[in-house]
Amino acid sequence: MTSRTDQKEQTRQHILECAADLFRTQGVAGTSLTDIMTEAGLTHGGFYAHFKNKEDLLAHSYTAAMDSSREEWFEDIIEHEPEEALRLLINRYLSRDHRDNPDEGCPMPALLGELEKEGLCATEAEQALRTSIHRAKPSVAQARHLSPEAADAETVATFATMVGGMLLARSVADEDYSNYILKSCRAFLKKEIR
Amino acid sequence: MTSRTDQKEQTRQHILECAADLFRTQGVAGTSLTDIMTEAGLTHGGFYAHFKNKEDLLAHSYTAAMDSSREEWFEDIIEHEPEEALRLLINRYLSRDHRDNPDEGCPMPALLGELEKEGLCATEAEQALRTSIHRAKPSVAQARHLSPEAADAETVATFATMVGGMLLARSVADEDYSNYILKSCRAFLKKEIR
DNA sequence: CGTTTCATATGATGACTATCATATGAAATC
DNA sequence: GATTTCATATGATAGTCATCATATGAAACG
Repeated sequence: MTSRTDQKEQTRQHILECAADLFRTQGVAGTSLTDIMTEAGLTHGGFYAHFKNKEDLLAHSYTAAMDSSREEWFEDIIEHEPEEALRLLINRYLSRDHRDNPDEGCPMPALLGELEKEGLCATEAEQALRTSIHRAKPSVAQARHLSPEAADAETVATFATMVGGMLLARSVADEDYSNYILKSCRAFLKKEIR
Repeated sequence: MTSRTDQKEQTRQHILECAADLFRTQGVAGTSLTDIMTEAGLTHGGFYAHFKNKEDLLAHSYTAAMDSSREEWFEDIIEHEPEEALRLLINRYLSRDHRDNPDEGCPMPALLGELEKEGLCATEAEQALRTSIHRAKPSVAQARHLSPEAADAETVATFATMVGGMLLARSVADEDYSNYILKSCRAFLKKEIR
């Protein structure tokens, strides 16, 4: 019985990952359940053995994507000194590579716009954001020599700039201008503009 | 013949406005052409007398919304001294009022996420962004005593923070936390964190 | 005042999609 | 090895939507 249960759990995780990828690339409304199941190498009918409905899948896949994404971002960053850690985070988040690969990138710029309509996953989105901010806060506090409260506010605003910068960079047709947007936001966050 | 032509142009503008409102509130995919025409007090069939298709409507309504939105933001702001003008822009953009009324607010946080999928309106989005940045730049340059190039980069990043901050504030379930996000971004942009 | 024009309305059509009922076939259990 | 279980597949249904063909009725025009 274990093997079959394991198999099902594995399939569930696989669906979750495929969904997160497709949602980030094509949008939630632009991705059908059939798209997702096909991408997972399955057929559409089996979907409801794993999830209650599309919204249920969305909530789980958003959280899962935020978790694994956060894991990646902070995995090796924590090893560095605070100043370097913050610099690395900013450079990587606002990179061309991140811009060009939304399917494996941060879910926030890719999905928040759609989630907020109709209050979809508002609780999941909030919890995931809070966790990410909590994770980045120590580096910000030390790198900038800030009190805990000030560091929290600064971290929130830093995230806003990174998410907004990525959104703008992705929405622009001209690649040079898109690169310029990324560069400007990096310089701004690294306080290099004067 | 004039009266009828005028009438049609007026109807077209009205459809454009209704579409922009609904797109910003419910999203592009979440709004049907019937929704829009009904909101405009018309029936669905007449739509194609005014626009080629939904994408055509989207492009026009996004640009129109950006234009009128920009007009509102900068209308009375320009009258003030640069420092005060910038402060006003930040306070108004990152306000609860703006957060709670996306239908008459800036189209960027509301729509860019959906537009970037499939490269919809990438050219229109870029042009509108460039125009807005160009409009805000003088205030930033003077308020911050920056060279033209530095002012441009600073303006781009300021927009990123405002757009990202609004996106985050709107995506969060708890109103207190949402308020806190807005407040943090305002303080950050006004360089009040230390 | 009759005729034409055309802005808008009515009424299809075909495609797509979420969801559900039921079938199948391989693994697990006896 | 026969039977049961259940993960996944097949097939159906109902609803929605973009798009288009055609109708209507009022204003413009002669």
